[in-house]
Amino acid sequence: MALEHAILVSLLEKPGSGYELARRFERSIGYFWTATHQQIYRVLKRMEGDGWIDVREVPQQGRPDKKEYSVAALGRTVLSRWLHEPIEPESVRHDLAVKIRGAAFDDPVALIGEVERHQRAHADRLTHYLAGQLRDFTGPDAPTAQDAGQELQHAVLRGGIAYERMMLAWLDDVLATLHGLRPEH
Amino acid sequence: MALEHAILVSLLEKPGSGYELARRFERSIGYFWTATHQQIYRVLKRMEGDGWIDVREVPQQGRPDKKEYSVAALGRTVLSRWLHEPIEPESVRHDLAVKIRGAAFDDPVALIGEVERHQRAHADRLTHYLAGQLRDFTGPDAPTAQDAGQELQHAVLRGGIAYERMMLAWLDDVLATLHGLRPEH
DNA sequence: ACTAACATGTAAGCGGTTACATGATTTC
DNA sequence: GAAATCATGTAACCGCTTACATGTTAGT
Repeated sequence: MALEHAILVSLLEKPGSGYELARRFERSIGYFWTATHQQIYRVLKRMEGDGWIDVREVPQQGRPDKKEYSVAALGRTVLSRWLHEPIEPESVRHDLAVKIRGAAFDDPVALIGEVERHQRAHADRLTHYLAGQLRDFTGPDAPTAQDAGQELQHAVLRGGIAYERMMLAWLDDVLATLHGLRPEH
Repeated sequence: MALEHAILVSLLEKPGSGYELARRFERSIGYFWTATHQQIYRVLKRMEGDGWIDVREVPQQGRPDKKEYSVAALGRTVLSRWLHEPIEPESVRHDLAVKIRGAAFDDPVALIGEVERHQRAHADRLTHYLAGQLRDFTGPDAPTAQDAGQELQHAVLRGGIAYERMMLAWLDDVLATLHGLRPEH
């Protein structure tokens, strides 16, 4: 499990509330890890109880008060230990691949629309990533000298971009295969 | 959830026992979906209770008897319905990406070995996929005329190959980034 | 008036992992 | 004699999803 670790990394990059973390998990951190706000609040409470993170009540005007979390010394230790222990390459789960193989026993042509839908979703994500890259790393407003943190964030983002490009190309391949199928007789 | 559907597809491709399914989930089906034998046995029992699949006790010599499952009419209906309903593009979870971003707050150089380990794992998988492709689809012993099922299986396998190649290239990129980091002073 | 954004939670359920358990046969 | 393969399960746990719940402020 790496949700705690993802939260630790995100809080090290910038302290914030559960709500803010949930928003980050829809954006940058969410490129490679997802979590709902319910899950985040629960884990934050446990992490606080275990002394991994500190809380600070922040009164706000015009908005509900929030709890700002930051990484405690113990949290840094936990993260460091995790970084130094090997993890297994994660197992993949592609619903769409199951569908594609299943299509052989149904109507393959009916799957074309679904594949195109997925392709649009991946194209949207790619556009989103590329905009982020331009804004934060390669654009005119990006910081000229980048520290290790930014270099590594950029490397992860390049991974997301490579993934989406790969998916788009593969889904093209799948569509060509679906179109090329001739009904048996 | 798609484990039931993955099992239906696999049983349509070829009926088999829970044990055999578990083995397939380590090979071909496992390219895009994983499941342990415990999970498979439990789901098979439920699917049988719901009338999605049929069982046949097969006595064997020199081996324990096995239960051979095959897809029932209801199972085909369930699969067909699922194939026709849209699913959301799955959310990604990459532990390694969390580690890479986390490395900025620890020792980035210490991560090099871990990244290389993952790269070897992906290289192994790629080799495995390519061997499977040669054996089943593009080699001299592969069937010349391929039906829809084989065409689609091949398309999924090409996806696995594209994924592993993408990962290898990206991990090269990550390694170059890690090596390029100069300690601040 | 309504919607969106801000902010934090509880409760039920379930899919999946990990550990434990058994027993035969084949191969080294 | 030990290990690997074949074959099927139970039990405990837990991470995560889905649904439900509440309340404020800002903008249209």
